[in-house]
Amino acid sequence: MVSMKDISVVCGVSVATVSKALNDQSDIGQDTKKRIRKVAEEMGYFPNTAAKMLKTNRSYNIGVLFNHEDYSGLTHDYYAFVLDSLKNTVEEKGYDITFVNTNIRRKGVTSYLEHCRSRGFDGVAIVCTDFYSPEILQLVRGGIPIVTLDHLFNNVCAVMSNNAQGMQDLLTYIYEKGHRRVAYIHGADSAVTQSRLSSFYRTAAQLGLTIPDEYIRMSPYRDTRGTYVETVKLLELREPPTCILYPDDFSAFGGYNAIQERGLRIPGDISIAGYDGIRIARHIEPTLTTLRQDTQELGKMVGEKLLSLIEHPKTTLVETIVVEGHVFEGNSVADVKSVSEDESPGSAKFRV
Amino acid sequence: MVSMKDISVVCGVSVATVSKALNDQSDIGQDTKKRIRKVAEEMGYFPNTAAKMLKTNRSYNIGVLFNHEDYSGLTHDYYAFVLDSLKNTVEEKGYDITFVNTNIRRKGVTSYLEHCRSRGFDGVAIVCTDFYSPEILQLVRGGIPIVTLDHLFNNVCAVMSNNAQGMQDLLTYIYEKGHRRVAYIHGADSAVTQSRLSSFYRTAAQLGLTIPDEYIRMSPYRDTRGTYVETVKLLELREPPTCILYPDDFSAFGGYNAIQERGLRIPGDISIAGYDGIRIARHIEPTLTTLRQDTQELGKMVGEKLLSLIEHPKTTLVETIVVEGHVFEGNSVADVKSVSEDESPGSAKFRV
DNA sequence: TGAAAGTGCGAAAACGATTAAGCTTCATGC
DNA sequence: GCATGAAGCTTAATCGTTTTCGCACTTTCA
Repeated sequence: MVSMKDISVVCGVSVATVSKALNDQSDIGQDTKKRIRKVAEEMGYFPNTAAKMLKTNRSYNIGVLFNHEDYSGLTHDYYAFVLDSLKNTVEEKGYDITFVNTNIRRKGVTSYLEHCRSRGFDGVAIVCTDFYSPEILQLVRGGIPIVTLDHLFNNVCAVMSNNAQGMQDLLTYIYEKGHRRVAYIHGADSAVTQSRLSSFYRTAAQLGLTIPDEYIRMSPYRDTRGTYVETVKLLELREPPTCILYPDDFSAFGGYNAIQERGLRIPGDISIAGYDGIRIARHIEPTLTTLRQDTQELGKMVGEKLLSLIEHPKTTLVETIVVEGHVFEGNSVADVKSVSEDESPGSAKFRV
Repeated sequence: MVSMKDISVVCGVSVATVSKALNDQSDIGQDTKKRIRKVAEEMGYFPNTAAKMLKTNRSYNIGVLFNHEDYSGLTHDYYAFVLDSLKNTVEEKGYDITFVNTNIRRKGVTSYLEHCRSRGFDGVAIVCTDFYSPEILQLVRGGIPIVTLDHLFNNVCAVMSNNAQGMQDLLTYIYEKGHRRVAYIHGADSAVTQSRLSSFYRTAAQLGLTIPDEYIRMSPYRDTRGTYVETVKLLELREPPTCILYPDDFSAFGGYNAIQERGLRIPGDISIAGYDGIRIARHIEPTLTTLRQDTQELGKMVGEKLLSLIEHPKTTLVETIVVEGHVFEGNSVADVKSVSEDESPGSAKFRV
């Protein structure tokens, strides 16, 4: 590896001068700079990140915390797309991305926070984890610039997908398609679930929909078995819904299976909608109507906020950035507007 | 940040002693070691990675090259699972993972190789990229320990999913189910495609199958539109196949759509099979019969080989590790064994 | 003309660790 | 009594940068 020292002897100047020339400091003459740069180029010089880090306390490296319990994490379309966008955003600005080690086996390092400090991350994006673990709290309070995704800590920047608005838009869309009996199989309890569910109730009330208790059911996220079972229960009700909302797109396929298995058609006999906007769901007929979260924007916002926090700590607002999703109109929600309101929409064709 | 120096003054010893005590060197007394360790613990000491790197030329950090053109990369089930497994494998051994920056904007750094050297990666896993780019070649020849996935370079360790065997197993399985007219829509040209396709031909010959030219078609990977079109063409043949193989699971859904749209049933009227074993395909009825690649093992092998290359460069064999997949038996391939051979299987129920 | 200001560069300390070599001290063997 | 060796610790150099301060020289301007 060629170092600044090597360049300095070739150019007949000091290493200090080389450093300044390469960093475009103002107290070096133009011609000297040119010469040094040229030689550096020719000799194939590139900076030693470790030395630079040691001296400047800047790593141009940001940590990403990505836990993957329950088949989530990297292999989840939502997080994968967010990470991809985040990666592109920060790389454009000269930063690299390192995973925060979640299987720590490095001597002397015993927590996320220590790992991050040890690696000298300039900032950390907490994308996907158990936000209630004490270790996360320690990390968040550790003094490193932090941005969280879809979770709110006091005094910490967060980027949130607008779940309340999203659910409102989705339900409103379905309502406008003429549906009046809408069931919602929601995911396991979490902040995200809370906001979607309460928005569902609120929006339903605003629209004048009455939602029987048995229309609200629970099934874990990304669990097709659970949604299958719950869908069957919904279909067997005396007054089944005309449209079912699922925890997410993936789990919606559990409902899809239950419905098809009974010889019912989507959306002819019953409508369904997901949440997320995963890619595959746009490629299977009937394409799934869903609330597509703007993963591109989410990742970009996490990255930009984090870099801003790193580069302008004083002037960067600690705030929550809300990113809107939008209804993706697939073929899974029938238009039943033509049916008169007292005759329950969709029910005519409905057979269990 | 508390440094070794801080510990040394508290303990009344030199920094050298602290370093050796913490690194468990043999020339430090047991009681001194104990005392130093205790103080280090109490003071919340953790090592400064940059300083350590600078001195030792070891980063305990491995680079992962992950290009994501064409919606591939991170957001592809196959690569995401491999990466996940790789991550777990190396983290267990105390290594971290950093993405090789593919949108380089760091001053002085102009190529993958320079980026890797600048960051001091102990090794690099090339998982997903355009293997024919000159920059990759430069990286591969750059002297850093390298392991590639699904691509062979001379004198470079590689981990390969056994595409030839996989295709043979899959086609044999289909044959044993009684199918004699099997079409294959293969992916765009690549090493992987080559080996699958030639294995398809070879296996067909061994089984005594005659494959008409019009049964072999091309459609890009992960492109449902292309497979849709090709599937339609196959269905419209005078003698349509009884089973269609697709480039991959994702694109198989294009065929799925074409088939369902024509009112045909899978597998009642026609059978299909994918390749990869993506998760969602196991959750949609009819579940897709496919060759499931062992992403867990692939990632693990890449990690283990790379670490071995790093830690025992002299004694580690430069080799190609082949990882077997296995047929995942879904519901998309019909058993047509009962049908006599001269009466073309499946054709009885076939209507276009 | 001489002081002040500006320009261009170098010396040296520092960042936090590792490690070869050297120095004491003490027990051992002959 | 003395070389020998081991044990335990220190000294000091080093990794490749950055950055403060200072020095020498030139220009400007009263």
